[in-house]
Parts: sequence; C-alpha cells; structure tokens
Amino acid sequence: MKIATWNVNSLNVRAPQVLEWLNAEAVDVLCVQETKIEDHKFPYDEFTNIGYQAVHLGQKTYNGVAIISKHPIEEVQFDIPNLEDIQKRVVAATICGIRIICVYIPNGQSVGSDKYLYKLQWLQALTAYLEQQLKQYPKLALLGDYNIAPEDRDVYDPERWQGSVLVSEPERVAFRQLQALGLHDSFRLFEQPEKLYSWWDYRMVAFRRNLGLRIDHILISSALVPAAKASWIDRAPRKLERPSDHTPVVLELDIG
DNA sequence: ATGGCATAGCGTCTATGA
Repeated sequence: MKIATWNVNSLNVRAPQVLEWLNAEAVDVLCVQETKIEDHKFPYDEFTNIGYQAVHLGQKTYNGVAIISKHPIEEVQFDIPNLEDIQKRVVAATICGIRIICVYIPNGQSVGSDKYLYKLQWLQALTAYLEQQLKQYPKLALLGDYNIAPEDRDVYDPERWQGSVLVSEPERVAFRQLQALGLHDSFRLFEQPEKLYSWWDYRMVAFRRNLGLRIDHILISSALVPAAKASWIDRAPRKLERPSDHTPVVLELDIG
C-alpha cells in the first residue's frame, strides 16, 4: 500500500498532473493541500473515473485539503475539534484500518508575526488533537505540508536559513512534540541520500540548483513502523510544465 | 543578492506563499 502527500498549489491548475501521477504511481491514498477551491468545485468525477474516491474541505483562494483514495473512506472528520479556525487545513479519515490525517500546517510568514503566532498556537492544538486520535486509532499516519524543516540537513543552506520561519527553534520544538507523542518521521526510517527536499522556490531557478527544503512529511505511529517498507520523494512532477512548487512524498506500507 | 515566481480574485493591482 502506497500513501503519499502533495501540496498541489491549486487543484484547478494541477488536477491533470495529479490524475496522471496517481495512475502512473498506483498510489492508494493521496493527501493533497492547497487545493484553493470550494467543495462544490472539487472535481470528484475526474477521480471516480480513474477508480478513486475523495473527501475535500476547501475554500476560495487559500488552503483546502483532500484525501483521495482507492479504498473506502470511513469516519471522515473535518478541521481540528475545539480549535476555532476558519481556514480549511485538516481532513481525517479511516482507510484500510489506518487513521489518515491530512494537514496543511500554517506557513507562519515571518518569525514574530501574527501569522507565526497563529502557526505555533495551531501546532499546539494539532498536538492535543493527535494525542486524542492516537488513543482511539493506534495505527495512524499524519501526512501533509508541515511548513517545518525539522533539522538542518533538511535545508539546502542552514546558515542562511538559521532562525527564520520554517526552521526556527519554536517550530522545530513543535515538530519534536509531535514525535514525542510516538510519531516517527517515516522518511528517516530509511537510509537516504543527502540533500533531498520536497519544496523549491519558484524563483532563482531554485529547483535546478536544488535550493530546497524538506517540509512535507509523513509521520506514522509506532504501531505502523513495522509495516513501513520504503519512503521516497518523487521529484518527477516538479520537472513538469507549470509544476507545483512542492513535489510528492511517498511511503510504502505492508499491511498484509 | 531577501529578489527574481506563481496563484487567485469583481483584478491593470494586492495578498499570500515558503
């Protein structure tokens, strides 16, 4: 079973690439972020036509998350309960006995800004939510755009990025608090080459120069770790015409 | 070199992203 996450930066623009990629890679479950569309405009038919079903929580212009699955989607939950938030950033569901939680964690804009404080508070609420979810669902995967590069090796130039948003210590502490719940960065369960990233700025010819960050992650609960067989970042979609600035991250699970 | 790009929206510019 392959599960994956991809910030598509507008599903209106990227739907053809997503459909093509699902077909080519035979992915079972894909979590997408930044759909930037309202629910009634989500292209459900295009996915059902190729054998997938989808649940979506979206809004105009910003945010928007979806889970697209080959297998039945059950126990769907939108948003973080007990968090007042008009931004559409979370959808959760149970698929093949695994709790799949798709998140678009706030960007934070710049350290000390209102958006940065919102990000840190949001992460606290997410952690509390996950603590609850883990009690209910021991087999859990948290997939999404975290907007956090957890370690310096996830940053192309750590000195230049030191202390700035996406890498600042409070954000990394929040990431480690998620890990402290018993969640594991599945990408790092496996031997990986250096300088692998999931996002590159559209500017500065950043992709060709590999000036990137690893900010899209698949965290899995301890109960799922034995099932994890491989994890990789698929750079191919980032090379297409009109790409998203993010590229998919994939985890292969053997769930018997 | 803090920018250069991309997306959406009552839009010829602004807000946002990371």
